Amino acid sequence: MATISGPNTPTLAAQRTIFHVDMDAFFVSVEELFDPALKGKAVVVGGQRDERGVVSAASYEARKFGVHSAMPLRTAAKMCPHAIFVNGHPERYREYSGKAFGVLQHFSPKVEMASIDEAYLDMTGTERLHGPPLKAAHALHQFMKSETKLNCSIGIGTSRLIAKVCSDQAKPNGVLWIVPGQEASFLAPLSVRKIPGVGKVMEQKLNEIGIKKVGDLAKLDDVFLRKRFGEWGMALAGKSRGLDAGGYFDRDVAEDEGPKSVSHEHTFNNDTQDQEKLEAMLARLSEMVCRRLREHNLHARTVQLKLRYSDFSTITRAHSLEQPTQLDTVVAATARTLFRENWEKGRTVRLLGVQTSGFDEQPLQLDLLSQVQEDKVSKALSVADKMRDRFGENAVSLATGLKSGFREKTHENPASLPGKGKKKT
DNA sequence: TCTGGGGTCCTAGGACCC
DNA sequence: TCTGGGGTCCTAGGACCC
Repeated sequence: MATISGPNTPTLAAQRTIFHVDMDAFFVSVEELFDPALKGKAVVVGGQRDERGVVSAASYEARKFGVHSAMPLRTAAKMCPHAIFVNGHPERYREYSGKAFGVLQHFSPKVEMASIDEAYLDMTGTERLHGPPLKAAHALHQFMKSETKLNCSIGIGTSRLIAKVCSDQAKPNGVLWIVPGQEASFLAPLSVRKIPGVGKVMEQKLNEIGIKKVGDLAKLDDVFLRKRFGEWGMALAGKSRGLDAGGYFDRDVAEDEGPKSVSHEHTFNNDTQDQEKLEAMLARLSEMVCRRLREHNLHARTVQLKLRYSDFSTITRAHSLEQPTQLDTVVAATARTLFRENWEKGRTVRLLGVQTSGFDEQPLQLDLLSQVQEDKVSKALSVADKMRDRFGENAVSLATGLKSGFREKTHENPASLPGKGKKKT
């Protein structure tokens, strides 16, 4: 292996080889598999041109016109009027993400999906099996294409951070390896914005003091950086010099710790101040959240309400429970109380959200009877979840004591059913 | 340009305890 | 009694990522 060691090379006992694999224009590419007519066209995934929402992904053709993800759909439509707008299909993306994961597992036992379309692989010590990094990367590239029909880009380095920045530089459909020891000189000419974790705000702050490139950052004094940007700023400077500085980007690959929060939120098609409608939405969001808690067998201690008004001002209000729960009724009641305590009555609401966190072991109850009862309720809800999977959302209606009042209310007033109310008979 | 939905991590202040 | 310091939990907000 051509190893060039400079003075900055960290003397670590074990030099790691990390791959970062990133699927190219993932959502768009998957949509093209289902509709080949989209190939080569300007495609925007995320919703229709006149809808409230933002771009999830844009094809390279659409990007030429300035369209990019997170841009409002209506803006994208103005910039690129001939673009084809398609709704996202999360199930399809999950399916293909799973396929990609399967491919990656052929190359290393340590695979960590960092999001739906990117993964880290610890390739340390796989040389005998897969050959040197570039050879392994090209094999991976080909295997990914033949198994999923999708392109990916691969970055290779001695840390997660380097690998991640590399895969971005390699796009589209490329491979880039930064030889150990060359980390600092690779990063130096790049804009600070290229560092994951440096967004609009941090970039602006750095620019204000004349820092534009990663190399500029490397020259700064640690004490100054710490004062100005905190612990993270210091770590960042370390990285800009090619050092392993701790934090997220240096933890081991595939240390799966499970989710830390589970949430659902909804932006209304039309802002509303109708209390019944708002509380019905809270109940529905709570149900969706609890359903996922049950799927993952999680019990949450903290329930958080998110409330966004028409002027986009947003508040969050949280409450921690005595006992962790996964019951719809408990989460919904907590969310509703928070809502009633904090909503400025009459003010028009744009978005509501329910988040749970503080996952804990199943509550130990002194009272055996109520423990048994709660287990029964949880089980009944799980069965109901499965029935809904098979027969649709409206297939099951549990005894009202177990549920929030949502369904009855919506029966009385079907008009209050929010957006997704497709009734299957 | 009128701004989704699902997350993670960090900061900072106050409560409370030792 | 005029007053320390560390640890942890809770809450609110915000930056950032895909």
